[in-house]
Amino acid sequence: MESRYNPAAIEEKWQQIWADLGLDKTQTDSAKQKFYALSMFPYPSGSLHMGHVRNYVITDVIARQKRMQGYRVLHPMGWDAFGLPAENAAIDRGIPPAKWTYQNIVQMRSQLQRLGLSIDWDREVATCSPEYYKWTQWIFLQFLKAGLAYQKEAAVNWDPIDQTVLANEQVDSEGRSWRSGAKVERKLLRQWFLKITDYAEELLNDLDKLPGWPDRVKLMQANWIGKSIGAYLEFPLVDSDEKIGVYTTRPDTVYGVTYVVLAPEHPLTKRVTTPEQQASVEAFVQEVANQSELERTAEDKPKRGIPTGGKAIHPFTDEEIPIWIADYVLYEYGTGAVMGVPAHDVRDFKFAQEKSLPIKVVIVPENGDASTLAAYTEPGIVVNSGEFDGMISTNAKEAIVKHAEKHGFGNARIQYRLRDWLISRQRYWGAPIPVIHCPNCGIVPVPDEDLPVELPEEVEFTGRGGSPLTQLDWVNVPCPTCGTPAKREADTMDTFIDSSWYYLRYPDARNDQQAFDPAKTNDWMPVDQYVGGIEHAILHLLYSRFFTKVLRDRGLLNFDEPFQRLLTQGMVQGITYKNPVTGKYIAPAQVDPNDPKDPETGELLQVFYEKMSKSKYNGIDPEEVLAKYGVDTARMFILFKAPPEKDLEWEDADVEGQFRFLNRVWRLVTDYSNQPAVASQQALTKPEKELRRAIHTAIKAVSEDLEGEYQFNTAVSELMKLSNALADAPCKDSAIYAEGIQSLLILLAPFAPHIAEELWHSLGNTESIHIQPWLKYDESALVADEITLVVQINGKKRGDLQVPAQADKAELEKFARESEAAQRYIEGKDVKKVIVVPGKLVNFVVG
RNA sequence: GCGGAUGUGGCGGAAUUGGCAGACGCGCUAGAUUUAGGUUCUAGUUCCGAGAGGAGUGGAGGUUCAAGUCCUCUCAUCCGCACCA
Repeated sequence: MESRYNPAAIEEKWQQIWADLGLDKTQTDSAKQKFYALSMFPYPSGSLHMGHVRNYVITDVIARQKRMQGYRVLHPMGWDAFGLPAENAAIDRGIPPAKWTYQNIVQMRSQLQRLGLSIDWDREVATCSPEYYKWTQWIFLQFLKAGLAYQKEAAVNWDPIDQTVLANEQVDSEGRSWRSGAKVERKLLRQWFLKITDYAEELLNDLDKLPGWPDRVKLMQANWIGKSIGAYLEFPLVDSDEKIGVYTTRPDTVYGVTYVVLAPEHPLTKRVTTPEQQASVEAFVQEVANQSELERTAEDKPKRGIPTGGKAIHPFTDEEIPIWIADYVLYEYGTGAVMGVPAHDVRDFKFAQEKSLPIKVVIVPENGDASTLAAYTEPGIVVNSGEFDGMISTNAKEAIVKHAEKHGFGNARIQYRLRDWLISRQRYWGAPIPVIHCPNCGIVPVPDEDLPVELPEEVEFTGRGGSPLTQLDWVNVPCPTCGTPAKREADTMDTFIDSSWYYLRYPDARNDQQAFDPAKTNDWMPVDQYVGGIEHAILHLLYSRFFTKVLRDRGLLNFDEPFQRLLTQGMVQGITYKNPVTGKYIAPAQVDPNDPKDPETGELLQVFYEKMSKSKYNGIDPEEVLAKYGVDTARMFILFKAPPEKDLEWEDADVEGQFRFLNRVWRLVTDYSNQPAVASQQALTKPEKELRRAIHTAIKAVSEDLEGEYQFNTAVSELMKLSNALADAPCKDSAIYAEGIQSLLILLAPFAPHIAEELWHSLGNTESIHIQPWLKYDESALVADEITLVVQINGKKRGDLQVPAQADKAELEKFARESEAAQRYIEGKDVKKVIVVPGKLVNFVVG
């Protein structure tokens, strides 16, 4: 053993020994309580960044401590391996996507292993492997059988140069494709959808079953689902049997309707347009169709619309009202049509003003007067509304809906903002959608025994002309039902499908008969602690919840929610220098931190912390940090620097500080092991008692910090306090000191596993520290003989004194009253009141 | 616009139920040790003040013997959603 702490000499050594011992293998002893610790699996980009390190170190500490506490722990890892970057590598560099991806996986796996993570690599999954996506496809067919997967025409972002659909996030703020730079068009295409809307209500309600999730995430999901309670009302057309259905949350304002508006895409638009309006309506519809969703929903732009010339009948008043079309009405939401109530809706008000439509007030404030200067959207008294006049508007809602129901032109209705999930991708590197289009039988699912539908490997990538799959003979297959020549679906699935069920696979990752054995998955699930970035607050987490519920309803799972507790870790930020004039980012190496100036122009630079990225030159390569300090220091720094859910500012000086701390621990233990303890006496001396108290305080504090809220930063500070207490202890030859050294190492083990193991063995131990039982604190050791009693006068601290811990209230008051501090302030004054807080303070209230 | 979160030393951050504000670390100051060091050790470090003392948790009020913590108002920053009828 070396006399100096040299991480390079011990880290790889122990990683090898742990692997040989199989310490990280998942235990299956059913007598033990299970604990499933999971980090969101990474996309195999090929290089590990600090965000990954933070994510995986957090779950590793949890997994290691739970194992020491006697749980059987499942702590697996895998790869979210389908996706566009692999295809782009193929297009740009001619490397097949599979090859590129697997190369990256090999590289990233070894980088992860370098972090000393206690991961069971036997359960590794890669979503791009046929052994995995076979079951992704099987699950898709389960959705299809349940009637939850369907095709429909939808307006999507279409890149006319690359000939493919793009996700919203691949279109920039000017409506251009990120790849080709082409202006994205809206195009109606037949696409596959999953019916997530069927589960909207349960996805919303079950958020209440997740007390271990951050409120912020639950709120974001609730907003995304966007439940609203209102009414469906029908407005018959003047010269036809057809009706315009509208959805409104304000049925109480129905008498204020002065027009009806259709979305431009609404199928009734053509029907209601009069011949004289036809040309201008068609032009308007075309204009709106050419706008991207972004342009159309841009903030605060004037509302545009034109009259169709058609008229509808107000179902309550029988008045004729005009039918308009306008771009502020969204076809995707509600019925794609709204009733215009300018007096009581800010948007309708604005539109009516611009278009000079009548404004009819039907609700007035209880004590104020009716104003026509702005929309009045608050509750009030109903007026100008026939039989409903005089009602409180909130009560009128129900009465009006009842009236509509009774007369057959409306009913109460609940509406969600959530839309069905478009999963088709005209891309190669994803799981093929396992259906066959037969001219006779229509859509035929690929039979289970023919799964997986494998991606063909001999493919040329040009980046043009859409998915290469459509051009291969691969698409030509006989129909499984009737044998007629038919065509495979050439679209692949959104990669979010792959990641919506991977956590179900880990409990049974090598099963080649089923996606998972329900007994095993039900045993390990739900995930006890899930850790990942906030960017998945909606996407991945909502989809996974949806998948869990569907598979439960298919009889495959016996739980409602996949992730019991969720920790959303903050970003890792690097120091960033920016020239405020040129807008250029400057690499820190070129800047003097004490005098941050642009090396070229000499201008004073802005200095701030921002998420690490190549373009800002503010990234820190994990490999460099590990080479310089070792992984234990990196782990300690990351855990100590900030609470896990907050952003972390990377600061070299603080990394250095953690390195110093581990060095101090190293010296503390090596000095001790050179000078072994003598036998202990019966009664503890005062310093021994104090040290023992420090030890058990640390055990308690670290244990509590790892429970529930995961306050790793304060847990590490407790380790430092214990280390300081040991360094300062005057009783280094005592058995208590030996207990302290051992306790420090055991408590340190989940955080800095290598140094803890090395020092543990230097004390003569032969078993791994990582299979030692976690420590329990002794309540009696926490009790101090003496406490510091604070003396306050009128709530201000005026002094303190040592008093026996067991003193009662009367004694405490007596001690305090006799103290020098109290005497000085009380003398000659009238003590009106004395407050005694046992164990804490005595407060004299004087006049 | 709607919804949410956060404001504590030079910096990151601690503070059970209202009970010593600033734990722990970084940085800084002084001293010691070392062949040297960006090593290690010791002492100090919220601000004002020589001191006694005073002020102090974004700001202004309030409740209380006692407020970072509870209440009212307000300001700032960040995040999410955004014509959802």
